[in-house]
Amino acid sequence: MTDRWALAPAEDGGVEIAPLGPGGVLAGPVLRVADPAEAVRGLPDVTRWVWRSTAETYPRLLATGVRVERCYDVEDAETLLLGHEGRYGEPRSAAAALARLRGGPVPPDPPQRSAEPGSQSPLFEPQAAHVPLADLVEVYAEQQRRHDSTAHPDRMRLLTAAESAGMLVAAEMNRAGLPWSAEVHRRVLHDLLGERYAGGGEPRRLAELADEVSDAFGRRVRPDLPADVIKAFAQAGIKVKSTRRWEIESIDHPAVKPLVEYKKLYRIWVAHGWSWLQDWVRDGRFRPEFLAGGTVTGRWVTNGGGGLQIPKVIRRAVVADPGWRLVVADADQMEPRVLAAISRDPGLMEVAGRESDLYQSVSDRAFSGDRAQAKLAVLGAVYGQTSGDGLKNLAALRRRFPKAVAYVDEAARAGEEGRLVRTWLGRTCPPAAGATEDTAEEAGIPAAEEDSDDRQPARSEWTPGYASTNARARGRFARNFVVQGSAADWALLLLAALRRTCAGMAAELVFFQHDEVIVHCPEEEAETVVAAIRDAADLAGRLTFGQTPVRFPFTTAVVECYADAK
DNA sequence: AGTTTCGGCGCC
DNA sequence: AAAGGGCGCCGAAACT
Repeated sequence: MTDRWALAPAEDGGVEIAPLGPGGVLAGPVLRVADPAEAVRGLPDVTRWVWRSTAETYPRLLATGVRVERCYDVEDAETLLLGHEGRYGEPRSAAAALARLRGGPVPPDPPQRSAEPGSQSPLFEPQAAHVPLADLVEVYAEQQRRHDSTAHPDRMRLLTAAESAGMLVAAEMNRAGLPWSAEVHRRVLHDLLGERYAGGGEPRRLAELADEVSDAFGRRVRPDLPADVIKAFAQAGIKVKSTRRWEIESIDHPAVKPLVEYKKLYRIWVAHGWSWLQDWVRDGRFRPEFLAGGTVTGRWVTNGGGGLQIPKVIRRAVVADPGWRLVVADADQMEPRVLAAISRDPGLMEVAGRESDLYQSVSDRAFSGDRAQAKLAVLGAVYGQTSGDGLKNLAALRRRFPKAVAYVDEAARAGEEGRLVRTWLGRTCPPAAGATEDTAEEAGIPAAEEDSDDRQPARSEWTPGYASTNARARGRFARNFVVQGSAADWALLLLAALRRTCAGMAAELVFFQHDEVIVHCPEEEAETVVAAIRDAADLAGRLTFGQTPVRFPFTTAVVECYADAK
């Protein structure tokens, strides 16, 4: 009996399981059982289940009330390992990995499933090629060896384990759902937008604002059509090349105020209005379908419902069940703290070793107390700001925190030159040169092309606001990647630790947004959860970055309504 | 008629 | 004041 077992569907609809030994190879006979829940229930001492895909397997376990302690997601690990090996874009399915191992033709990955309101997953899962358990184990064992060939095997093993844990968390969050009051949501919509008119047209407030805009221009103008608005401004003698808010807000014209207000409310109406409520909220829960590691940087995405873009005003509708609370926890200045941890800059580590406001400390040291300037400088360094006050501020930052700035500068240089860039744990941002242009662009990576000022963008530019060369864009991307991605590494460890604590309680993780987590729990568990978050943050910091003075404090709030946090 | 891209803005 | 990273979503516009 070992504590690590593999699980794979059998061709006839049953399930095969088998114990694994050192090196990840089979350590006993392959057993057949009727369904995965039975298998897991029957082996309570197993601490890690190795399977092809968490998204495929785990929801069915959860549906029968079965949770697992840990898992290893072979296809997710394959993606991370391929990335680390500079083979980003190669098919990542277990079937493809097996084919590469055996030297056969490599099948392409099945197409991505599209979002469908209210769909409860596995029904729509694209049919992946069946991989028998013995073959899956072969892939797994080979992956264990591939970990050893990475730059930092321990970190890479931590990364694949952490992301597998993240996938368990995501599946559990998807099952739990975010407590959502449709009644409060409707009240907020009515307060902001007014009555709805029959026929599904604009609500009252939007219609009024559209009238105000039209009156100001002296003719009928549709405020939701940028082309129409640009033309209307032109006729009023004002040249504007877009209708972005920061551009039109500075214009002195009576249409500006109602126009800006219209755009704000229009956004709420179309993205989080009545039809969103209809589509995405069922039985008092919003289920945004979290997908761990959905982006190249490792940040999560949600598949449908705009789950990570809930507008502040709409958060009023997130309400705990009676007698329960929401523990809302927000990491304080996560990105600069991560930069301190990965760059080992002595000054920044010292500042990040305190729990107090990091931007204030930075500004005390380098910006004579101007916190806003300090924050701008730090974010400018992380994002690769190219103009404005950012450059001046960057110089001050560089003087005080040279290693920190050098770290992101080096990442940017590597990106520009098409070299590999990795997060602290080893998630790899592919150089476009390592893949074909098509696959790179599909993956959201700017294609490797020589700089040339007279070159026109081929078609759709990788980022909006084409303003510099592709190499520079790749540099900014890589610069940000090491920080944002390492922060995502850390966040996975945080979630895994927090999940373990919550496992013994009624508390459930219900929301996660980059550096913010919400736990839904009975009131009497709230203080325990608050402490658990603090402990999890400490543990995640130690596990992820090793010995470091950097602290990762959270601001936590115990509330009945999300909008009341912070 | 169906699919892809664009513009704009929500979140971090 | 201005424009640098990552996403998803929507309707309209631009295509096949």
